[in-house]
Amino acid sequence: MMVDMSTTPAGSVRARVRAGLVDEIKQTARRHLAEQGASALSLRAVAREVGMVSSAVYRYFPSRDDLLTALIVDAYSAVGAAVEEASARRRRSDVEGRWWAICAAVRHWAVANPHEWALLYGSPVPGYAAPVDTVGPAGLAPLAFLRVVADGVAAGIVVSVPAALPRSVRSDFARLRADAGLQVPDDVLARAFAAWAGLFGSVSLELFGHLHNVITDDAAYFESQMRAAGTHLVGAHLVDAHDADLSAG
Amino acid sequence: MMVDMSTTPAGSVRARVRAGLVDEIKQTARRHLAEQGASALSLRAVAREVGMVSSAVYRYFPSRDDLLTALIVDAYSAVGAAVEEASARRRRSDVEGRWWAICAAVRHWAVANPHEWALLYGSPVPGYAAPVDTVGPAGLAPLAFLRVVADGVAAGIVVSVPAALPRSVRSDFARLRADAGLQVPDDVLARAFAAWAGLFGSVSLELFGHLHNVITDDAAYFESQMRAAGTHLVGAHLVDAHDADLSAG
DNA sequence: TGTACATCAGTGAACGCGCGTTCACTGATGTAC
DNA sequence: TGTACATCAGTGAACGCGCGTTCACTGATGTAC
Repeated sequence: MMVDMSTTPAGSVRARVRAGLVDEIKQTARRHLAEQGASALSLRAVAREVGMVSSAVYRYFPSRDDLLTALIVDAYSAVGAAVEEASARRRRSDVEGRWWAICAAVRHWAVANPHEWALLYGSPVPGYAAPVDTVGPAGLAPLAFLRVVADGVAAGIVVSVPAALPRSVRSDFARLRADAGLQVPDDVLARAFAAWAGLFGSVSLELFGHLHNVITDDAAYFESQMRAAGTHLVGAHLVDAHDADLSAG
Repeated sequence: MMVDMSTTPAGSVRARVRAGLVDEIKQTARRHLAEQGASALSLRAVAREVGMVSSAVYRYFPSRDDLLTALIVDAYSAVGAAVEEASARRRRSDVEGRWWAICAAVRHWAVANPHEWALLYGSPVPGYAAPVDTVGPAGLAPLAFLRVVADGVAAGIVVSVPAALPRSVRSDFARLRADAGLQVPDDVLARAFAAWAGLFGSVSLELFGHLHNVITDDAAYFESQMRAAGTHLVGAHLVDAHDADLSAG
């Protein structure tokens, strides 16, 4: 849509050639992104490498920002797909296993595509306002994760240990539940969000260099952290503490 | 040091005027940063606003990157100071209280200085390599936090519940303990790192817009998340679960 | 206390660069009869 | 099957912009005797 500026009938030769060139431009742009970062992404440089004159790119993308948007949408879709696949490759009831698979998929993608990770989850690109086209794809990965949590709740694996939450947060959670059609109690949602922030934070800390000189074996560190987070997410250990609280109080 | 390019004796009139101008340039640059982001920071624009010709700035900073470095060092120092103050304002033994005070200080600073947060913790600035001058200041905040954890361990408030950790991680932790002079067992360090990643991740998710349309009351959400993280960090509830495991196994 | 000299701050012009975007244009590829 | 016309892809020149950095320079502020 954003990319399809022509009125050429779909499936025609021209349409196919056109789609090919759109892909080639995006691929080149993606490589430039991976080499220099988002704010250094230049239409002229991309055009040069694709082998056309800079103005010709405007036949395919109406502006630099639209090209950026296309890359962002693709990247969100890629993480989303990676997460969905990882989550689907395990038994439905294996919540901790699926959680870890998701973590591994996210980190794997991020390590392989650091600048795209930065594009999605790092500093907002100055002067660029994310258009609506990006919000759908952006939700793919977190939603896939929340579906795992919901499966765990349904199967009785992820346990609810009611915790006090501000009213405003409870109503945010209620809206999310309704919008996404999820059956997940508040306290579990809160733990799920914490887990997600931890995943996101760990990957970003590593990729943005904040673990340098501290952690040498990034992969091992990451796995141990995320496994522990998975245990906490499931929450079985919380029940005992909760019971102890109740019997003590 | 990096900024002091003159051989003027310290304390002289010229030195004071010079220091004043260095400050004015940094302050202006900081405001530009806050309005347009790091990669849009331009020596010429700053010079224009300070009221000098662009080449005159070179009397104070040898290049654009050095100006950026000065801003980064200042920003790290600011977060570090905020964290230290927050942590000092409470009873030494109040580990959860100090943890929450630190979280609040970090978020407060980040919300007040979103572009500086992005500069420190967002995508690395393309083409800019952080010089050694930044690693000291960068460690201030995390170290202040780890000192709180160490206090809690010493006072018996933060409990150790031995957990399996990869050898490489254990030796990374051992080195950190030695370098920073901390008495904190491995499992507690692991929980501390998780808490830190959660804090960092939550603030970044909020500031970079990933909670839009999901969380409306950011402050309340943040507090509830960080309080829960504090409980987990202290780890008292883990003891029961651990004991239960042992008696069951 | 006054003078000669050295240091420093700031100027203004220039270099060379790359950028996004517009525009009128030439050919080539398709479509309709 | 062939021709006339419309659509599209790609060209090349140009506009106006801002950037970092260098350089030779003019004055002003300090310092040493």
